[in-house]
Amino acid sequence: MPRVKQYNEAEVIESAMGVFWQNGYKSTSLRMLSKEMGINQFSINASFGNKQNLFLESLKLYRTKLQQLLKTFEENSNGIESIKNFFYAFAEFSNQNEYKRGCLMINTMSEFGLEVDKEVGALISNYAEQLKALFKKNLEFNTTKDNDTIKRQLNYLDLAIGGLGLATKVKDNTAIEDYIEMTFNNL
Amino acid sequence: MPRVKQYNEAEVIESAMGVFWQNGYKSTSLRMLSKEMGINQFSINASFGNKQNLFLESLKLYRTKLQQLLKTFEENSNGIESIKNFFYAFAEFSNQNEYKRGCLMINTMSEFGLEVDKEVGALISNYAEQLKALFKKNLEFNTTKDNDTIKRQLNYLDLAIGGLGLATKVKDNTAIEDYIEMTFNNL
DNA sequence: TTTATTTCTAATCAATTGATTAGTTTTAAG
DNA sequence: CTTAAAACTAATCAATTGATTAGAAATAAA
Repeated sequence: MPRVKQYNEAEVIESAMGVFWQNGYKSTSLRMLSKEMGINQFSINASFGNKQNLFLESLKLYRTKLQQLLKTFEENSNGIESIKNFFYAFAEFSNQNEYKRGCLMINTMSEFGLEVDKEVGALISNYAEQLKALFKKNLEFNTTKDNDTIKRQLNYLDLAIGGLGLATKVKDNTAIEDYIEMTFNNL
Repeated sequence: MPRVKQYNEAEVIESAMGVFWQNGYKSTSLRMLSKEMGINQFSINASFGNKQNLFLESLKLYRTKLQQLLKTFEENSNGIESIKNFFYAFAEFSNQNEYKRGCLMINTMSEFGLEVDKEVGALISNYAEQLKALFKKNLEFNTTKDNDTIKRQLNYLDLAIGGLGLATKVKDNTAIEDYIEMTFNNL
């Protein structure tokens, strides 16, 4: 009996993700979202509840996209060079757009710091842990390093990928390439 | 004949800088500023014009503080180890507060990306160039490297200090120390 | 066709924003 | 003292925010 939805939720979330990616959470208004998603504020509320939850759903979608990079990374885990390949893939993914939007995850970390919403923080932490596990696996590939070395190199890679995410928002491709190359001179 | 100001502009700017540092530009309201600065919105307007200009003045103050780190860096420029010392000093400066506020410059870069206000962008660029010049001086100290190596190492350090600024907002001190140590294993 | 149910449109809500104003108080020169 | 100029207080402005509402439109089951 009911009237049927005239939009696809997966499609409009894709649009919302793009707006948040480009502008951040606070600078994105529901009216901007409404316009870009092609539905009005009532429909946003009906499908996603509120702005915060729409942001969370956008982050989830973003994560599924990053998950594809992680999948490739996992399937091609042959040591340091594989980590480096992931760094390049990550940089390319962050640069896919005509605009310099950086990485939505890193942008969100920077915007909220430690005072991030609980669910958002959990999503980011979960992703970060998954990534670190892959770093660890590849750091240990075909070599024997003591635990302290592994731990230090893990922290190094963890902070380096964060720096790379920030860099894709404000630096040019040459600087980014130099950075990645130099980063892996160490390992 | 006129009534005299009941506040010191240098002091209230110090307060304003702290609020912007902790919350970013957009999340800081004039009412928050008014409260922390101890003067009302009219006085903010009288002394600084508007929010944007108060932010610019706060950034200028922040820069004068960083300038002291640069001075020490410049006076102690004996090669790679001096760069490393600056990294530690920078991390310590960013961590001086009970809160994790990161670096106001890096925070601002992340908040606005390439669409930053012209004057704010010029201030940040100017600082970045000054810092890079010191990096270069120390990279070249007592060694002969080809121009391409210098250029790559400069980009590496430039992005690494950005990553460090981000890290001081969200990572613990151990991770930061590991990061700095590992960064300089390369050079 | 009828009808119950859901979606959609467009307007509006209170709260907050940056900014400004009218009116009062203070101050130092004359 | 008197007084002109500046600073102060407190209120208010229009614009924007996230969120909600009332009523119209659409749809599929009966």
